[in-house]
Amino acid sequence: MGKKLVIILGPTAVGKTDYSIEAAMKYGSPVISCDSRQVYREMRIGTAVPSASQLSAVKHYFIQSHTVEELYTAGRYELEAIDLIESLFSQGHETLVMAGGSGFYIDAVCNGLDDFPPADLALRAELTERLRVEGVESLRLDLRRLDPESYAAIDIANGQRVVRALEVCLMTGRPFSSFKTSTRKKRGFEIEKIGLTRPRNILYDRIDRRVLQMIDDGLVEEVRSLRNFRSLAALQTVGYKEIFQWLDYLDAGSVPGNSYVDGTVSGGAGLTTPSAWTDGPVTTLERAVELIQRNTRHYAKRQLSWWNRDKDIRWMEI
RNA sequence: GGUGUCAUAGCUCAGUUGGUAGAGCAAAGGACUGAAAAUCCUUGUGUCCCUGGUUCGAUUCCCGGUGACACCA
Repeated sequence: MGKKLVIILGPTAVGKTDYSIEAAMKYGSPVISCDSRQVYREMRIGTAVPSASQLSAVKHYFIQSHTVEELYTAGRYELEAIDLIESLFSQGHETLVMAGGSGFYIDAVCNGLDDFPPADLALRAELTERLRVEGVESLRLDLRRLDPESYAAIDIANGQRVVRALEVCLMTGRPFSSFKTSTRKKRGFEIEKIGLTRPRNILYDRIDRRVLQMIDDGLVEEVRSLRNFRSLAALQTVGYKEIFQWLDYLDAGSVPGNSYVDGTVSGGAGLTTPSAWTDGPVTTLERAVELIQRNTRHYAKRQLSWWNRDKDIRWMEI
């Protein structure tokens, strides 16, 4: 019969892991994870990776499979996931289970990304630095000149978007918009999407409790061990950003006359983390926990907002 | 027990020289084509503690009550 990919999605902390393992066992499938942060092997506690016993119950792919030291992206995931899916189907699987919360990655698998060039990190760093010192205005003017169509279409207040569009224009000599054909790739298998939900207050309660559990499980130590990587994209993550700030505060506290507490120190080098600096100094672990809980709620909301427009998802309350 | 200060949005507070109110945070909604757990945009939320008085009109002024805090006993 036809090959089918069953995708289990839903907001963070809704309970995808348990559900997907059950489904995988039912179909005799492994779980193909679709999570932009659980792919990093150095990040275990803060990304709520499945437990050792869960991982041994069913074979998982894309869990702690890559390192934070290399940039992992949706484009790369599309290639690797499609490769894996095709190879598993050719080995005789009829139904495969994919599970995760990264909407952009799921769409990359279902529809495919257009043929945009991958990031040029040196150029991106240069543009990001320009964004930091000159502000969006300056980059916007460049974009208007090189690609009026994108200038009109993209969210012009979003520095990250403007940098990316400009990056593509500059590295290829072609407008960013010329790559966007919005063609849906035809996949050789059927796709079924199941969205897991819970009432908002219950979801938020689960988030709050899970964050406390992460602290008990040693999140602070995990984050401390990753301080050298803090400017990498992988570490721009809820649960890590906030604890970095707290650790910074503790360090600064031991230095008399430090500039951290009056907010004059800028974020980690390289990538931008503006929102992290609008909440004031993180002076206690308790405050860090509050911020992680809040930022995780915000994240869950963004996930739901992403999936709202996808009419193919069959939603079920668990 | 006495004196004083305060009581306004879910929270912290601003304000109305008397014409029923606004910031931040929380919250809600949205965008998204190789950073996506990222990044960005939008939006409200009210017995202005309760009784009575003065007034055309009181959340605002006055009397009394209740509660919180501070100081004095």
